[in-house]
Amino acid sequence: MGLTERKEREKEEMRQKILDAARHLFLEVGYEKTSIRGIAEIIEYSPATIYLYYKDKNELLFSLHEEAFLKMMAELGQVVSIKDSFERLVEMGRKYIKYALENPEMYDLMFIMAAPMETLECREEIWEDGKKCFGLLQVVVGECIKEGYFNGKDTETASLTVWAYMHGLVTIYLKNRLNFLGTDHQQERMNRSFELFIEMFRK
Amino acid sequence: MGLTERKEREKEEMRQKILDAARHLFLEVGYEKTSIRGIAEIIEYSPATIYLYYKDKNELLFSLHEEAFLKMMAELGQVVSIKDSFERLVEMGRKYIKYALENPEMYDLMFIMAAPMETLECREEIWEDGKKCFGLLQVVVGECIKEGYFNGKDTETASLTVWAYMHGLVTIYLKNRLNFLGTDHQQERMNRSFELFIEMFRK
DNA sequence: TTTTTTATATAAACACTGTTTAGTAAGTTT
DNA sequence: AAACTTACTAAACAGTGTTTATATAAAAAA
Repeated sequence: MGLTERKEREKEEMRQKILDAARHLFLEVGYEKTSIRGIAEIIEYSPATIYLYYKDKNELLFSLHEEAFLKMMAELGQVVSIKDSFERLVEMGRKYIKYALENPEMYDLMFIMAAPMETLECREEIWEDGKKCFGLLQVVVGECIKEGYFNGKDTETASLTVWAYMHGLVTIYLKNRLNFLGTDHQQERMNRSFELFIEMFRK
Repeated sequence: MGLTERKEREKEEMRQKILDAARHLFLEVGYEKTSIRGIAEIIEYSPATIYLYYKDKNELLFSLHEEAFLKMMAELGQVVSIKDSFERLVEMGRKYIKYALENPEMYDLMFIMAAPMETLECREEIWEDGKKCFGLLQVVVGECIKEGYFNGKDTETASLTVWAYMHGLVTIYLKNRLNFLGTDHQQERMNRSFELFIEMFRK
């Protein structure tokens, strides 16, 4: 009869409506200032209604978490066209920095915030997004290793090392911890560091 | 007459009393769950009283920020006895990791949280602690450069590169983003990465 | 078609949060 | 003793995430 289907579709539409409002607010004012009441006002429903579609604020923002990883992977994936494997890795690093600086709130959600990790600690799927993203890095790093880079270390160790550096660099910047060197030319400072990092790892 | 002196001393004692309670709670339950009311209860005063000694929650926690940097510098400073400059840097890295893992809440306050940076944006002194700490790293890195490490790059760039890696490594771990590789042997994974990083930068 | 059941939405409340205001009580000075 | 100053707090304000009881609208069963 298609009735339950329509109901299902309407429910999904509502979930999407809530999510759109959440993303809008989240990108505008950040996690802290994104309130359930604020989301409710945008979609013109009562705050309590949101709890009929999402367990709590964490589950709601975890949906954004998933979106953010898909977007990042799409951007990092663009490097496949580059033939030289090390150059491909370097470009991936540049795209990583670009993504982080252009989507600071999402980056926070993906790699820094405790919120999405807390509530859903037990479930496996939470790590799925990050896993896939790290897998993307591992493929490229693995190819570099085959060509003699990274002193023949295993892929996981080499990938973690590259990621740790990239993550550290962008978070120091995003969390304003580079300000003590003066507020100007911070991105140049980052680029110089990035170049040195590449140099040290190049054969 | 020493009356104003006594008053001054009592005021300072009260500030310390508040700070002790704040640190206690902060280390126990983290920033978010450290409430003014909670602090007030410990010291057995009204919440409003705290505002007679500290402008707001940020200024209160900024005092901890300062403490944390002093403690970290004391621990990192222990490496002076090591003669070989590169080994001194390596040991500094190990001590950095150790500090971060043993004082996760303080590390968060120092390098990740937005709170202390927000309110006091204009004032110079905020950066003073971080500046000194980075200076400690710069001295050791500078000596390595003199001996031919870091491809002859400038001290600031090399120091930033080392810091970025160290910071990235510990935050990935502290923020539970290493969990997707399994919850076991995470510290071994970190150590393997650290060894690789050292290898790549060693002459 | 009428009644019963089920799904959906919300007003109001609960238990918190940081912070401000107005007022009290004790200590100090005149 | 009266005036002033300081230390303190009860109560309120404006928020927050979340739950509960209630009302309404839609669907199913009678």
